[in-house]
Amino acid sequence: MLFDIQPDSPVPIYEQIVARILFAVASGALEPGTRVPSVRELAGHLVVNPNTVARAYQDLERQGVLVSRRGLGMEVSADAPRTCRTQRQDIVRGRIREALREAVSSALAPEEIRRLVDEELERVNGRGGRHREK
Amino acid sequence: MLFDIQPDSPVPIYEQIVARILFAVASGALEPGTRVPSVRELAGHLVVNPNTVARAYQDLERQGVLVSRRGLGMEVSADAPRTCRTQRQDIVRGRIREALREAVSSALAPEEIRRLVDEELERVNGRGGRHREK
Amino acid sequence: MLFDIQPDSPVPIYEQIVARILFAVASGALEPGTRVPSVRELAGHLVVNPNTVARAYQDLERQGVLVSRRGLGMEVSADAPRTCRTQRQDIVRGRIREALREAVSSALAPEEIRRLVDEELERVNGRGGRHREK
Amino acid sequence: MLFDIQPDSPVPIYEQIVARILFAVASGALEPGTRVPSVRELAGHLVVNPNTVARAYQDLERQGVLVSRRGLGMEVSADAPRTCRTQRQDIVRGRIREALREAVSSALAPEEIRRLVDEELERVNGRGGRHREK
DNA sequence: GTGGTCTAGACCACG
DNA sequence: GTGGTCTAGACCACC
Repeated sequence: MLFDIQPDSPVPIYEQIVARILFAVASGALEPGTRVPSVRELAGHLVVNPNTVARAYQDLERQGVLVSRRGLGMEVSADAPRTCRTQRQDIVRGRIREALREAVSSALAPEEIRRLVDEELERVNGRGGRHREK
Repeated sequence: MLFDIQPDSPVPIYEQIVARILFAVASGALEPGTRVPSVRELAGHLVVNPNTVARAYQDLERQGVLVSRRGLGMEVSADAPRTCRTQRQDIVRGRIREALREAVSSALAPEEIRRLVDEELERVNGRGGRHREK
Repeated sequence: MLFDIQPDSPVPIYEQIVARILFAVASGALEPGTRVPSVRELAGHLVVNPNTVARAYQDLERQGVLVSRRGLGMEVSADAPRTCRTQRQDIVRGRIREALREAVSSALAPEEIRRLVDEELERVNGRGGRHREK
Repeated sequence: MLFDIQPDSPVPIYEQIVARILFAVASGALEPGTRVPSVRELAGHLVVNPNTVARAYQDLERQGVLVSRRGLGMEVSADAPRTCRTQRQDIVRGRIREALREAVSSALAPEEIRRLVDEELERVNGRGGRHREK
């Protein structure tokens, strides 16, 4: 459960935290019943203000991903994995869709867009070529 | 030179305007020497605050895409097409890269990412699909 | 749209603000499209920290009651009345249910509970006796 | 003297314990001179932190409901029943008053409030309903 | 120890 | 002018 954030990113720190935990739950790295680091602990680790972490945790609680155990901290809720998996896919798909929509609106040729996508896919995904899945 | 903007999009209105003009130049729809609408005119057409259009024009002027002809408004600069074409590709590639980077950081399986990308590619642009060349 | 809050209540200030606005929308006092006071303005009026008002507004935005018009402030959303009316009833009913559940768990006689409820109903509701609705 | 508490309720666990014991005394289920379970015993039974039970007992001792018999634990005081009966009514009435006050402040129509109250009264305690005396 | 709320004051992006 | 984010530091209730 250790990760770090990019303080200079345009995306707010608390959203970065939300996404990290959401993804961790979706991937199974964080299981239901697991306690997340305390607000102060995580804030110390990330070198951010505790309020920022608290806000992220509150968001996750409102989404039903975390539940607060009074006086004991917060833990991953029972049905968080289901929620998070669908959310994760929605988020990722949404970003991809946005990027492609902009590509189309730029009047780039479809083949050109496809080329850019493929280049970036291979770049980000090592040898993950289309027909050579391990 | 007619387009519209989405006031409820997360991307700032002035950036939407910048991108639209930049793309129009890159695609050849706006040629060097062409005068762009006045700030007031475009603001009226888009139903946005004139300050917003002004800021977009400022940005474009700083980038060298527009040049102001004193007393006459602004027009597309001579070497705008070259600038805009490379910019366009950079912008589009950047957005795609970001989206894919997030996909990877979400711990989605590479095949799953590939699947999402393909779905969205076909969705946004049927003819460009790999498996359905018209 | 003027109201005040009770700083010494056990219920958090930002929740009081949320409830006030939610109730105002439910009752029709605040109609869709109406702009709510700016964060700073309301904070000044209530003599609380702007952050506190901002938090209330964010909650309302997340609930879909308010929508943010960039640079212009926040206004009541189109379908807020529907949302708020059902929410209002849920909230009020929930509180009543809780109170009565506790009454039952106290092993007070049912007639006694009924008596208490009637006393308080008339107290809070003037001459609003059961069979004498004006 | 067996009861259980709801760890996820908004009302603090120690208050739940206090109320339960207070109600038990008021209803005659716990008589003066009766020994209450030890802190550890009750904590074990309720699966809560012993500190929480201790705090509840402290509160009850301060109210004069329990008295500590040194070395023997705590027992119900001689005049606890009288105290508890009036307290019980005050507590219950207070909660009802609060709920109704909120209902009024929500600008719900008086008839509507009356309807909600009646529905919940019958729900929680069928025989006590005004229109359906068994 | 835990989270929850509030204040004060700062900086930023947007219109 | 608007809201959004972040920091710093305080106090509280609960376990």
